Amino acid sequence: MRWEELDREPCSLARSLSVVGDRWTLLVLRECFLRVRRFEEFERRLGIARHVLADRLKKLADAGVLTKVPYQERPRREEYRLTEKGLDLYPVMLSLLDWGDKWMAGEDGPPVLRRHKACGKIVRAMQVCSECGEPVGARDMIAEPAQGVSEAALPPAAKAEGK
Amino acid sequence: MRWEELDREPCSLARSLSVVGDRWTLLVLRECFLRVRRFEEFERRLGIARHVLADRLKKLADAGVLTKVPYQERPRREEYRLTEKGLDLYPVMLSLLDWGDKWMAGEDGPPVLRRHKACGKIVRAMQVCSECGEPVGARDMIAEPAQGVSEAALPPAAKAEGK
DNA sequence: AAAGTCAGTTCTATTTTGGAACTAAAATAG
DNA sequence: CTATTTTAGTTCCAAAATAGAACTGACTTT
Repeated sequence: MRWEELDREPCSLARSLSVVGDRWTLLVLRECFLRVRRFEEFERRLGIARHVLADRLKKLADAGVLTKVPYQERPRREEYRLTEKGLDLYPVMLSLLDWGDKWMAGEDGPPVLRRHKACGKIVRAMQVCSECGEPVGARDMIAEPAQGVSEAALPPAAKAEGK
Repeated sequence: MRWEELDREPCSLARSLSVVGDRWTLLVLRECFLRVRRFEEFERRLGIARHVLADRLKKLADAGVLTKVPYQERPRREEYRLTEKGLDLYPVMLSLLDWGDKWMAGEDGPPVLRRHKACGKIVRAMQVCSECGEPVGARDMIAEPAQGVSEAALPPAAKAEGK
């Protein structure tokens, strides 16, 4: 499989990865969630090569995850902001964050914690079923090809369970 | 920033990405969650170059996400299975899946749906606060350096908010 | 007029990936 | 006993992606 074909796979995971699945993109998006918006600031904070940054920002804008918003004319300057599609990636960031907190922290524990504004406590995120509210884990789901999607049309990767 | 230094950043997102943040790893793990365990089957289903697959499996095993379990002697053959650490990546998979369902599906809608065994409905996952159970979104959290972690020790990337 | 700022682009060297062929250790077929 | 097959890799080369540094263009500030 080629990287460029990934967005056409009948698998939502593969399609998501075609946008955020490379080495730098999620780190760029981390900065976006931290309200970083300008080229120079991305570069300074991430230590990313400039042309790689330019490429990633362009791809994220093309994908509709970021928009370029002009913040001054003459010279025209634009900054990058998360769209609704981009903001919707928050659960992805948060689940990676929680996993890192739990499994990659070492002796000192996680370097940064999150406090929930509403309840005031240090928290992690929990995933629950959108319908019944019960916590969901790896073996609580069954995959089902959508209507109109024949089993045969799915690649081996998608046949067995729901991706 | 170099890729190899990523696991030492004081940021749980960066540390998670040092394990799962490359082109192929999450697709390999998708297969693991689909109960694929053997080298040949990973290769066949993913169409990944064999030495890249060998490298990813080794790195995942070194990271403690997969274990090699012998399934026969003479010739000794081993298969790869998710550890607890690996199974804990399910929320990451699920949040990417849900995002892909919502934003990358196109006209036909998502190719595969998930039914919650417990309640029998087609569902997506929702993230809620582990303490108060309220849904949490991008702007509901405040980051806080952990005790003993001085602001100054955090790189710019981690100072502003909790990653 | 000279220097600075911002958002890139261009260049070369190094890494990573894709694709195909090759290897090892045994099992099975004839 | 020899030949073929199976599984799990390794090796090799060409193509693509990345790191690091320098360069460009359109202004602004001193």
